[in-house]
Amino acid sequence: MAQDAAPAKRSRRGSGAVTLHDVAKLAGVAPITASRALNTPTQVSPEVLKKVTDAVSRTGYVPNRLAGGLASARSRLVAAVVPTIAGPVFLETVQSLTAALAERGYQLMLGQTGYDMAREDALLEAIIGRRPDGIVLTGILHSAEGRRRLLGAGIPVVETWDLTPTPLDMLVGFSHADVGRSVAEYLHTRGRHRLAMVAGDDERASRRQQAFESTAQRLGLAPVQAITVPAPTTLKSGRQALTALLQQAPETDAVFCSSDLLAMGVMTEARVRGIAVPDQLAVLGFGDLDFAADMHPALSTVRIDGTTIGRRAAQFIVDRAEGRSVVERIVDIGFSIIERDSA
Amino acid sequence: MAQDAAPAKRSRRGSGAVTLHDVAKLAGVAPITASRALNTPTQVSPEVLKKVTDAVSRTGYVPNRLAGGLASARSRLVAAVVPTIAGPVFLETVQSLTAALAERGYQLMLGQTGYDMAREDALLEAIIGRRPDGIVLTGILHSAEGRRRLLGAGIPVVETWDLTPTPLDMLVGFSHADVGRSVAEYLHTRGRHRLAMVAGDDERASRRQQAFESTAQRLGLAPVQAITVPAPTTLKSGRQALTALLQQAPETDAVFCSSDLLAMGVMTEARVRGIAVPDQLAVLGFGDLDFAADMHPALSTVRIDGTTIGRRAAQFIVDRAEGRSVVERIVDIGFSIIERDSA
DNA sequence: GGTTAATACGGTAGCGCTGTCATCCTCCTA
DNA sequence: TAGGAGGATGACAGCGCTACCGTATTAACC
Repeated sequence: MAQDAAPAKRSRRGSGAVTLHDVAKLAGVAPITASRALNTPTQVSPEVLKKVTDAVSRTGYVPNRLAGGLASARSRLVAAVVPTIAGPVFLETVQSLTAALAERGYQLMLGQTGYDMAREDALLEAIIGRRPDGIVLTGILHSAEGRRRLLGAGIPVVETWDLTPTPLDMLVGFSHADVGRSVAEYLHTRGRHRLAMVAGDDERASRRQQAFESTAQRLGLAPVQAITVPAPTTLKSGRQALTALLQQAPETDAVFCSSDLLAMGVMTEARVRGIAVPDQLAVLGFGDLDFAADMHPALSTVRIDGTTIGRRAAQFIVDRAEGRSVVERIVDIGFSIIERDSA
Repeated sequence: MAQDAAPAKRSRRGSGAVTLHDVAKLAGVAPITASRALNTPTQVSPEVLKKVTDAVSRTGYVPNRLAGGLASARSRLVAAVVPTIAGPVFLETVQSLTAALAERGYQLMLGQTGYDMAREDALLEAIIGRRPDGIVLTGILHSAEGRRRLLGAGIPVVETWDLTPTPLDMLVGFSHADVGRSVAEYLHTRGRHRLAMVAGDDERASRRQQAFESTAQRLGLAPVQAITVPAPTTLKSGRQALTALLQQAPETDAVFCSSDLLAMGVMTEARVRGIAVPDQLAVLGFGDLDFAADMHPALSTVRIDGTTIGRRAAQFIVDRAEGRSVVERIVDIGFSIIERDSA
């Protein structure tokens, strides 16, 4: 048996898709050279570059980033974890995060914890298994075990929408306590004395609430009336909250709501009941959602720049992934009280 | 030099993370057996299964899905493409899609085209490069080139939020023309004769509009007054639209809006102008967003079950990825007109 | 002319996992 | 007891890419 026929390799799997080898063969260079032409074009001669790019467009080659990620330990995937995407709060952040990452060649994976601690660990496992180059947390990571795993996996983490002196790793946020304080002062300077707060039952909202209450006390105002509603907040719970509030403290002359949607609910209920906003009741929202400016009366609210949060978070992660060390790991983007007609 | 020291392999890279080999070694089995214990536990003996799971929990092993995906040509990644996540329309769909996929071990990648055709191709390239097991399109894929690439890559595609007789691959949606027709009939049976439509300038909304107009004509009503506003639609553009509409056709007695937000804007403007809803003007929205039921007056609207869309899309893709062939590739989930107080 | 350095390109060996096939055991049947 | 069926396990060879190192060629300098 001397023939020793051609091995006819390429036996097993192989999606049949064009690979870098095909491109290299067509261009008449080694695969590694084709790789360089695509990833670090400055390292190859202009002629080679042209031959390779021609071959790419002739074949319709799309690099397999799974393989690239495996080989280089850089997946160019970034995970974002939100409680739920249905509440509009983090939308702006996710939106700008996605866009900023896409610009730099990274792709976003979305994970929702659904306010359910049990799911958190499963979600983290799913995320870590994909070896993302970074994780952006919006909302709190409850489980200590989860935090340990994240850090253990050595994945850069950016916490957002909050400010703590001891972040897991990096942080882009603002102080909820400052918000509560500033709003109380704002209402006080506008002559309001009987404040109330309607807040969703999440940790951050309660931090705003605490500062709001203690500031009101410090300013010598009546004790703050507090109504707690389940998260995620809705227009409906805003209406119900005002109803409850009026029973509990009919004299209230200002309400700080933990979301614009809640504020809209309060304003709706006030209108139905013939309560004039802002004359009888000042209403202040939180979030400055798209619709706030155009309500009637226009909603005064606390503006958080979610776009900046997303952009800075992307920056942090890309910097880390590309080996630039991040020195200032905490960014306070602040907030502003937008004065319109409702308060 | 006879020593010939131990090769001291394990030289190059290696993230240092625990691998399947480490787990297998600890469990005293071959790597492939450990792989089976984790992926197809029924194929191994109970003793081996226990040894492996013990080793996993002792080491904190998290499988590298990039490697798994490369080897098996199944990434367990699904891409969703939306125009923008900031508009609340597709949120419910994305939300349920993410959840349904997570349950089955798949992860969602999010891509936004941003109503920008140029970005579409770059986005598709980024997506295809990750070799997802499926792509869910919400919103239209404009570029023919893009469609060709998708199909060429052999990736299952689910189009959603629309119904065409010639889908790219699979489809979960409803008929926009039917919506337009039904709404016109609905308003007609309620005694409205001078209809108007306020629509965002996207393709689907205009399909609703065309059917709305032709049905009104068929029913012998006055010609439909149309106001077009830029997408994404906002409360503000709803207010502006009503203003324009009243100039153009003050007699109008019903407005069909292409989104609930738009409807809210119309109702806000109507209230400011002292126009009674629904007595003088009926207002109908589209989407049945969370707040619609609790507005005052409660918004009558067209309800689309975005959750079902997401769930069915996930089902389609997982079925395909796991080798079950999908026979009925088109699902019409319909819609319903929710009658409340505004129309 | 010889040494050095920079530049362009290629060979090799994995990254961590799984498909495929081979092997080794039972256990059963004729 | 031979033969076959079936279950459990393992060896091997990649999936498609890139890190690392080596080689060849040219430019630059004393």
